[in-house]
Amino acid sequence: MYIVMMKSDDLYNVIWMSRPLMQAAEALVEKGLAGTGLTVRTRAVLEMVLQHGQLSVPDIAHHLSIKRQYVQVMINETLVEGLTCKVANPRHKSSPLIALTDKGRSLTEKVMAREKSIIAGLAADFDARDISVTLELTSALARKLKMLAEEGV
Amino acid sequence: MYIVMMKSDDLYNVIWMSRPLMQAAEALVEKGLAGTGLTVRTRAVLEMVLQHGQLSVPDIAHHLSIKRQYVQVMINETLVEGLTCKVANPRHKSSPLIALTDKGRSLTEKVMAREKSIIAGLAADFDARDISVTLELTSALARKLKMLAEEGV
DNA sequence: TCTATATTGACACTCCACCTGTCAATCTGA
DNA sequence: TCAGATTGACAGGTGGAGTGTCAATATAGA
Repeated sequence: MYIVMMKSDDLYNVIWMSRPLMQAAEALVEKGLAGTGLTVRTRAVLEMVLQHGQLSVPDIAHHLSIKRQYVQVMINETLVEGLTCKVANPRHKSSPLIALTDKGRSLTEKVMAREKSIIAGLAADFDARDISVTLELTSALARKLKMLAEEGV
Repeated sequence: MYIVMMKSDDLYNVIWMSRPLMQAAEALVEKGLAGTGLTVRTRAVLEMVLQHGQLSVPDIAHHLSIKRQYVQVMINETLVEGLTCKVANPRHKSSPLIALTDKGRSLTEKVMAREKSIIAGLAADFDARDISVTLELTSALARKLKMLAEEGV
């Protein structure tokens, strides 16, 4: 009984810890973006394109779980800035795929390399197994919460 | 070397998992708030007041790491709705403490009891030690990231 | 006790990250 | 071929913040 309560309370705190964790992470990322003209969200879009090579706007929206209209606006900005370019989409003539330009690729890689090195420094402070346990638990938790939120309660 | 890379990648994913986790959690909380007139943030303020008995507006802002002006607006709403009331502050005559009214207390307790029962259900799916490890790791991680973001990089 | 400094409440304004709705163009599949 | 879905583009809205400022009040130091 006592154990069950502690377990539940710990889980409650894990859940509410996600907000300060996210805020701190995004604040740090934002610092690294100073001078690049990117925001945390456009950076997320560029990272997605970097990982997948090329994607349509609706694909990106689906991956990031945000509306295509908003992604469209962000992508249009990166097109104007010459960070991305349109590539013919064999599956849909009027919906081009978005790819990184050389400029966009080098910027994204530079930004991410900086982040990865910071994270490598942080990782040294933790046990590999603990990190693995945390990743699995938070992933499973997010999945379960999402299901509860979407379906009935 | 291989291990170090995996560790770093896992930590990277733990960090970026915090956003979907938070979004799913807040979406679920929001569902439970339907019909109460509360938002996720006013609920957080009321929970804070419930935990501490009574707090000044700047105290609440400090606990939640948001600006006092914004907390003030939320508190003013809860005052209008009769969920909170002003109590004389012995330490500062023109800055009253905020306390829950009976109505506010019962509403907050009702909302939180529902959340706690959902979480108790989820906790059953996880190992107590894993939850504990996750809480400690995410707390420490948030602290480190916050320090890095605030101080120099 | 007086005064400089800090704290607070209140208000106005701005910004960002989204969402919703709509339209015309285009595409796809039965 | 044509109805229904997908897409890009645009307009407008919302909520959760942050910033700046002002006047009122408090507090602490000389």
